[in-house]
Amino acid sequence: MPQPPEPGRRATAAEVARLAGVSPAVVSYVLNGGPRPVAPATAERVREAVRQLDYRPNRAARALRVGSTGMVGLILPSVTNPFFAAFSEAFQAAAHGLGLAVIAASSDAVLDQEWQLVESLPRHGIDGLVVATVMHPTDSPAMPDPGLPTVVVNAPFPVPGLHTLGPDTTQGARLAVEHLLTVHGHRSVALVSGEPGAQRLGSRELGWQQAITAHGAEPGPLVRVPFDRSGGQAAAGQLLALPVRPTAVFASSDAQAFGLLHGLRTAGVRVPEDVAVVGFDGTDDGAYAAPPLTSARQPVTAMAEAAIEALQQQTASGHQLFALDLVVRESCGCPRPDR
Amino acid sequence: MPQPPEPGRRATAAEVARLAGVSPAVVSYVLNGGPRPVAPATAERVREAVRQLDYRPNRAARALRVGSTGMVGLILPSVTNPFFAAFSEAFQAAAHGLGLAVIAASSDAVLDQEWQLVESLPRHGIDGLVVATVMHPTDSPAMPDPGLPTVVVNAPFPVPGLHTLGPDTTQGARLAVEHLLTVHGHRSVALVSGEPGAQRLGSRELGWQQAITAHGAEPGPLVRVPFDRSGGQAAAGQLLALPVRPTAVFASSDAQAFGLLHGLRTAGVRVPEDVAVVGFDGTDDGAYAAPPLTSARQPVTAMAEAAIEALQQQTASGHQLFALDLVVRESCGCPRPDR
DNA sequence: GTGAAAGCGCTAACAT
DNA sequence: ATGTTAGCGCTTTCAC
Repeated sequence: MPQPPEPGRRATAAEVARLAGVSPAVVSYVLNGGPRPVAPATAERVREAVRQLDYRPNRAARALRVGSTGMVGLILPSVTNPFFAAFSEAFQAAAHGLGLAVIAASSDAVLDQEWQLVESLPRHGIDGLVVATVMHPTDSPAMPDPGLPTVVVNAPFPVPGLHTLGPDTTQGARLAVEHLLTVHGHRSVALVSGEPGAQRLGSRELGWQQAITAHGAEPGPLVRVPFDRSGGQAAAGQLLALPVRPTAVFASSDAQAFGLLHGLRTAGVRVPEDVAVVGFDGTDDGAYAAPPLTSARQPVTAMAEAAIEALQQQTASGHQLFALDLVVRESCGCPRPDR
Repeated sequence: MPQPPEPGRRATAAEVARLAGVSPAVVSYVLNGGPRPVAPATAERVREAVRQLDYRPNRAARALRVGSTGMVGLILPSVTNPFFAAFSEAFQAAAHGLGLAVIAASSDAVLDQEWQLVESLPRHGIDGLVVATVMHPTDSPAMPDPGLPTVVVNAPFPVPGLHTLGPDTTQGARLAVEHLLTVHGHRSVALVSGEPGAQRLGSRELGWQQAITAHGAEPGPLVRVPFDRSGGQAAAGQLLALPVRPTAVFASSDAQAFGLLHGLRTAGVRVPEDVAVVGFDGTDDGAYAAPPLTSARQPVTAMAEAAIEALQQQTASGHQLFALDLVVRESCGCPRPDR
């Protein structure tokens, strides 16, 4: 087993060079495949010395010299939300494929914490920053390091000066609501929205409204609750307390839908018989819900890949929207597929 | 708004020094609170210059000089598993509280990938590494950087030369199974285990067996499936195909329990009436399962905190076990709590 | 209380 | 094809 001469201390490139009988420059050339050619025999001697000393380049030194660290930052509201968990996995995979490490941090869905992270992560010398913001259109955006490639995901609206990218929430919401209207014949659908403080209609709300009007249906009640499961559970309570209960409801996130399903079930309301529900995110978790959740699915992998790509291209700004498709399961009233 | 003279370029300590009319050394003294005292007036001038130039220290340079980066690595099987998601959150919070950033990576529950990460993460110059291993007792442990503080979580068995820490799985399993036996009077309980290739009994299996024998009950069937939801779903199929179906089953992880619940429900088997189930992890997700999942709960926060602590103390090796408690919900047959 | 200066380990001109 | 060398930006000992 390869061992550094002095245990506990890492070997340096200079030591490798000495052992291989070459200059430090050559060691660098070999390890980085350039910028100058090296004779095959020499290269092999170097590699052997590397093995012998168990040499690992010091990234800090490299970063200092070269100005880039090979690390990207990722700020998510909470990895406890199945959608963000999936995004995190997809992003890591994509980053990893490019040899990038990811520094991850949770904002807890609190804007202040998000700001603080946007401020602090870059101090670690990352090459780029991806943030799934919890910003509402009315909030002022956290300003990232100028000169640091930054992309905001989950942003249905463009932010000036930043590359933004996210699901086409309006289209996704429309898709979900239309399914309820057209294939299941509901005359009205309630909306569980995720923007407690909002004044105007958010983009999911817009899609909901578009579908409703396009099909000559009635808008159902609209409740605004947090984006997580407990929010959905609260929504169930509110909806059930209404004088006339909705027959169908669209939830703005799968997490909300799970809470909603739970609240409904606890109250003895049957889904989809008494009320149909459709979610938004299309997470795999939905397959295990009771009943399995029909949901508008975000193209997680494509979005994650687009995010790192945008980082690399240094594309100062831009706005990319991703279309959703509907994953049809049973909570909408569709029959269980045969097997 | 503070702005560096040349946009796009970060100010350096030297520039701050010049603007403040001091030497770079003093800038360092002020920013790091030492090691030498600085006159209050001077310190204020420096801080003002920092503000004016929007100066942020270059971590890479600092790391190179000081030998530590303020970053720790975290390797988890998959953040898609609710337990690991919770652990990730707790760990981030703990690390953040100490001013540490965390580089996170997923091993996908594949040992080879775990090894690869154990190999690659340290190249980014982390100060410590925490890995939730997917290792079985028979596997040879991935050898982390010698000299890099490393703690293995989720390891019920000690690994020589490493600090390990994890749930007392035997106790937890015993707790869960005993509940089924004593409060619900089952005469036998099946076990859904998470070690497909295992030859001998794992530690959860040991706890299961202990509870069974301690109470003069019969061991039920034992099925070995992956630790995730699809594994649990597969287990449902296997259990249901048995000539005599179990009346109670203990699943080794909440994720498995969710899959199990789903499989059972799909097959028209009622929980807890036809079969009772108890999980292991005690995640919050369990509260939203149908029915709400009774589960042995790991003290996630305590474990996460212990993990960074162990990292810092450079405690070369040791082994810490954490006791679980039972979070009683409905899947075991207990009544829904009044509200 | 403050300044000068020597590196930390690496890379990439530039020389040979 | 290989060697010499000058820094990258920061911290800290040592002098003043």
